[in-house]
Amino acid sequence: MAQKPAIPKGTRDFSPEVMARRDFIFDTIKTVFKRYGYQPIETPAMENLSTLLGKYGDEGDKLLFRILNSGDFLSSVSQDGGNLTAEQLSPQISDKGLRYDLTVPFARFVVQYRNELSFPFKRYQIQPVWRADRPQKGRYREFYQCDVDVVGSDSLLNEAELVQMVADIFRALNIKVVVKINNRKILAGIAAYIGRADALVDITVAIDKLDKIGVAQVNAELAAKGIEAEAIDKLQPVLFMQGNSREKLQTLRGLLGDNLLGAKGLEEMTKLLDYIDLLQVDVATELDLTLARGLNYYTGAIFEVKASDVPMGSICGGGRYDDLTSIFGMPDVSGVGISFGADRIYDVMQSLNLFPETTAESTQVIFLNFGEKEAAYCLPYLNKLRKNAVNAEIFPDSAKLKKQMKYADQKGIPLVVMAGESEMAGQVFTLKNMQSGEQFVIPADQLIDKILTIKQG
RNA sequence: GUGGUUGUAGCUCAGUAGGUUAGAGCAUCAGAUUGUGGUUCUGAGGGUCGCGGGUUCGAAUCCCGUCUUCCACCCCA
Repeated sequence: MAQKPAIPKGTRDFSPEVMARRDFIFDTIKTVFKRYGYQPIETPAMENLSTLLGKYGDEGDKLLFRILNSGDFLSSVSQDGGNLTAEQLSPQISDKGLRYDLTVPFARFVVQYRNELSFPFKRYQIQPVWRADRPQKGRYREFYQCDVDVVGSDSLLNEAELVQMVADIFRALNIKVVVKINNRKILAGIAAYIGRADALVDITVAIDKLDKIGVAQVNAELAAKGIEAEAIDKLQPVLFMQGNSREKLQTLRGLLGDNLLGAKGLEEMTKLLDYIDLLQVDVATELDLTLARGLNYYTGAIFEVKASDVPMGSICGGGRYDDLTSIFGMPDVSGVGISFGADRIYDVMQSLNLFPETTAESTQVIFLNFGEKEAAYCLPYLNKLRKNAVNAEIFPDSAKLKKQMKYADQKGIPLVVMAGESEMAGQVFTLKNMQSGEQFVIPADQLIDKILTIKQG
């Protein structure tokens, strides 16, 4: 064979069967988003690199797909200095990149259209994002995020509402989940408490791995990052903290009470839990002090959702960001949002067999094609069916009946209508039920009604 | 980016002491059944064994490189 056609690493094609299931997920998510008053927007697949760079940390910058400038992109490269490194060359030949998430483009959008939006602005956005990561299970280079964000409101009611939407969506999808919640201010308070407020990132990254590598290794990593033994000792009560969310908060009050930021974080967390109780949100929530989340821009609450019954990275994550729009010149606008990973949700549902049978909504009736005249006899009825909201088609070629029947069978079409010479002569149709195999002769003028009756029954 | 793993027909996979023409199941197509699918039977098409180089009289099989797959790390949806 010649060379096989292929698609880039970490990308996928979606067949009609897969799309039916994907749409089921998207439709469920959209329905809930709308129910809470969020409106859709879309932004371009590519953004200026100046919009994207520096928003996700060094690691994120590395994972950005960059788009080569058009035309003779080498002509503007400065030749002095001889050989350039990739880092030096890249900004000279590329000024656009594929979006890495939907939150940063959204912040850009808000700043750009600030005068046309009324705040608080609640939007949702369902589009693919790209990361030049190395693919593995549940990790793709192109995948869909379903973001909901509200900007222009500090209220913790928004956080509570996000958790409520998480609960609604995963209940509708029949996935058991745990919502892990933490607060960056609490983490900052902990860092200050052990006397290393400056090392917040190193500390959070290390304790993020607690349940994966254990206390000993976490402590080793902290030491490797230059955290003093005394500070690590002080951290141990935090790492070993037991109890439910409320009890943990109580313990933390004793430890962090003096720290202004930490106390604020505890207060926010308490209020959020209160709201969640008042709204009677029906989902397992858990204050998880080891939850850090990498994206640099979070400043308050942070969320992560994991499926209870499947080992898989988080299927949903987000948090509050106070300064994201200020990077684009619009300070003092706080936002909070959460992102559903449609592809991972798909993988979870697939491995748990959670997709309903009926998701493949396709053709309901097909007319077989016996020839030119016979097809002409069928066409008016085909049209009437469609006018009556019945998904219907006619086989376009007068192929062998065996082939046409097989087509109907494989496409899962439940009703087949046949009209050959004898049916035409008698002004009737033969209607076949593909599930039972039964078939009846029906007067032509009753065909539509009969099919509509079957469809309802 | 680091370490490991994988690649044979459209799909799932057999096939090593290197040795004639590389196999099976499923799928496809044709026929049995020229107005009837899902079961059955018969037959057919389809592979430069991921790609490139090397060792050898001879390579799907051994060596090197490269791409791809999957996994772990990093990070993350």
